[in-house]
Amino acid sequence: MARKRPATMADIAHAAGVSRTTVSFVLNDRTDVMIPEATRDRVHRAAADLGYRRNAAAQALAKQSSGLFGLVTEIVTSPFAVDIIRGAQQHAWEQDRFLLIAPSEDEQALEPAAIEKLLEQRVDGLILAATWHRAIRVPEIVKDVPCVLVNCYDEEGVLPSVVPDEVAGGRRAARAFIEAGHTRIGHITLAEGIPAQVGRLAGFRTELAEAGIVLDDDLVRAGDATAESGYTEGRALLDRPDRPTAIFCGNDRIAMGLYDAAKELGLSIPEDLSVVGFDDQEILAAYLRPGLTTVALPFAEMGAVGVSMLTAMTAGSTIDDTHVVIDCPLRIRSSVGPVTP
Amino acid sequence: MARKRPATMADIAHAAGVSRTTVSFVLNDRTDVMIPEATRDRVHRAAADLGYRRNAAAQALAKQSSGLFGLVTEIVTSPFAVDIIRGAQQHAWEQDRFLLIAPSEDEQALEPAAIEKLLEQRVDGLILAATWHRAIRVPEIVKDVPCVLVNCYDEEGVLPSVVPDEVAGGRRAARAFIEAGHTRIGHITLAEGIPAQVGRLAGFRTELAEAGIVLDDDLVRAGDATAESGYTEGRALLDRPDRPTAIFCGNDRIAMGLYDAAKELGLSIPEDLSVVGFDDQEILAAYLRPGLTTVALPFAEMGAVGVSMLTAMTAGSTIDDTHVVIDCPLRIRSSVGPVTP
DNA sequence: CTGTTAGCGCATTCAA
DNA sequence: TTGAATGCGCTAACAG
Repeated sequence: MARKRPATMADIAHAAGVSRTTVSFVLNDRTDVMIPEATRDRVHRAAADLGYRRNAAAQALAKQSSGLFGLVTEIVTSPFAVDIIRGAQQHAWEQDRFLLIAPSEDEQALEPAAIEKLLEQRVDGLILAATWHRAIRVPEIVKDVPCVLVNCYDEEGVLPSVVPDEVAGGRRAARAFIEAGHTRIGHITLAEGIPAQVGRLAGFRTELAEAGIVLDDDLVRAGDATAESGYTEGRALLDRPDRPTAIFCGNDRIAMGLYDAAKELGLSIPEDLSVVGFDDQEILAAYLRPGLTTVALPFAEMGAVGVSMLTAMTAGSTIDDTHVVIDCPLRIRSSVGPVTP
Repeated sequence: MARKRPATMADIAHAAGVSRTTVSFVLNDRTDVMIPEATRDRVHRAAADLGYRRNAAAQALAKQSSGLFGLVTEIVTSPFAVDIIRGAQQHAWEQDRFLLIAPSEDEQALEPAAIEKLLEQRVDGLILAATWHRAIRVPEIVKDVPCVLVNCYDEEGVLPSVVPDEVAGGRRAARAFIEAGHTRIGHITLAEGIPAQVGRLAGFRTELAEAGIVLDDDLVRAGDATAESGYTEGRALLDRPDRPTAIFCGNDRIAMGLYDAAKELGLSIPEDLSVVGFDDQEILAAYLRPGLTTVALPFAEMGAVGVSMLTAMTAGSTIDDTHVVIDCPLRIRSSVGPVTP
């Protein structure tokens, strides 16, 4: 039978014949105060007997700290958000913290209203996470609490952030082609001007250049992050008499479209065409035939790192690296092969 | 500049020249007390001026209710968990509630320790969610709080639950084949004895029988929920001289393996072979070529319904349907075609 | 209609 | 070492 009124520390104190202070001390394992083993035992036993359970609300109120972190992200609209959540959640859990998730839908403002709700819950810190790398406008109210940006950044660069290393990722893609001996290389872009596109292409181009390969501008086609554009621009590239032997796609969905284009032309991957994608999108990249070699966007890791940074900040320790850049490893599968004459 | 000490209701009372009670009443929009418009305005204005923000911890303590729901699920290990989370989260948010997520890894016991932490947070209710439909052993402690089971059930049937209608799902799959004129039909199972397998096959078989078609036991092969088994058992089925013209797969991954088997034999889908899967697994089903017609497992909806039930329970209203069964709709894509002689 | 008062459960300062 | 007292911010009886 469940007790009508949950046991409190006062109840324990009464049962164990000590004061509430003592109970608080032993239950919180405070080492700065010496309490006889016997007393501790009595308290613990009484707590167990009464089925005592700490009241987080009371503790939060007294301590002025909830032990909660808030995470605002595009949970409903983006398949990538779940990975951020997973990483952050797991890390938070390991440090005995709960994560409060607030949905964001507005790409610009990240929902001040949602943040306000989080603040009402007195979260100890806030993570603002985007699902595509970009600059965001941070609402004024976040000034009231420690805050870190994940997969995004504020234009002023005042808030700590963790973002993927797009440039290094682009380099990795290039390296895969270089090592396979490709020189005639194409690229289908993601979108104009966004950090992901700019960074990836810059890294890609630089790495190629350092290997003595110049990326022919004619072989750079403007996609729009969809599979359709991958197909269309892929056809444009592959229909050329001097078609490239390798194509770097702005993301995995573009690569998927490119696969279709190649298949339609009777070109097989990787014999006739090598492909590298970006994102390592769950399921997609691994399940394409052949498996897509792609640069991973480590969302879970970014989420986890965000929590780490927040923990450090709330603990008062000063962060050394306030702008963390996360490595994007190459996931090697089967879509890159040696160039065949 | 952020105030050092956040404003409290007492501050507002002081500033507006009223009592704390009055402030509490107007800020909570209590309609059962009549307060002059003028007073309300003064209070609201003072609150705005002071940048007042409700303290959820204090409110929870005083009201003995946190406004939080707990969700324990296999967030780290299962790709399906995110859909439950998404559905539950979205629904909870709409009712001004936060969801506290606790990870579960133990398939049997659902982590009493995790539940204990949730209970310390004084969640108003608990959702225990599984990612594959099964019976679970519910820890004793959940007796202390309203609780609903999602995609699982307790053997005693005492706790409210929401589960998918596997049988009706199986019927839907059969119907798709029947309507396309198939009579020689195979099945690759998911696993022995689990509710999903039992229900799906029972529904499938029944629907066929009602159409005058008997499911040949020789064409029912034991898979194990993996793509590999889909390939292996698919080969076993398709290598027969009297191979089936349609195969119902226990899940989408099996269907994926079956696609490979068919491709290898030069059989094209749906011309030479019709396929129906189960799960409508994100990305996978839609991205297979051709798109996989499959029975959807509506995780998000189950999560949302779970929250609804919990809300009703915590509100004191008695639930009419304590064991909700969710419909599994057929997602029609391109893997089922008419039987070709 | 509004103010007074008394908790809610816990942490913590200060005495003893 | 332990206990008494106080405050955290808010809600809800109960008066006025």
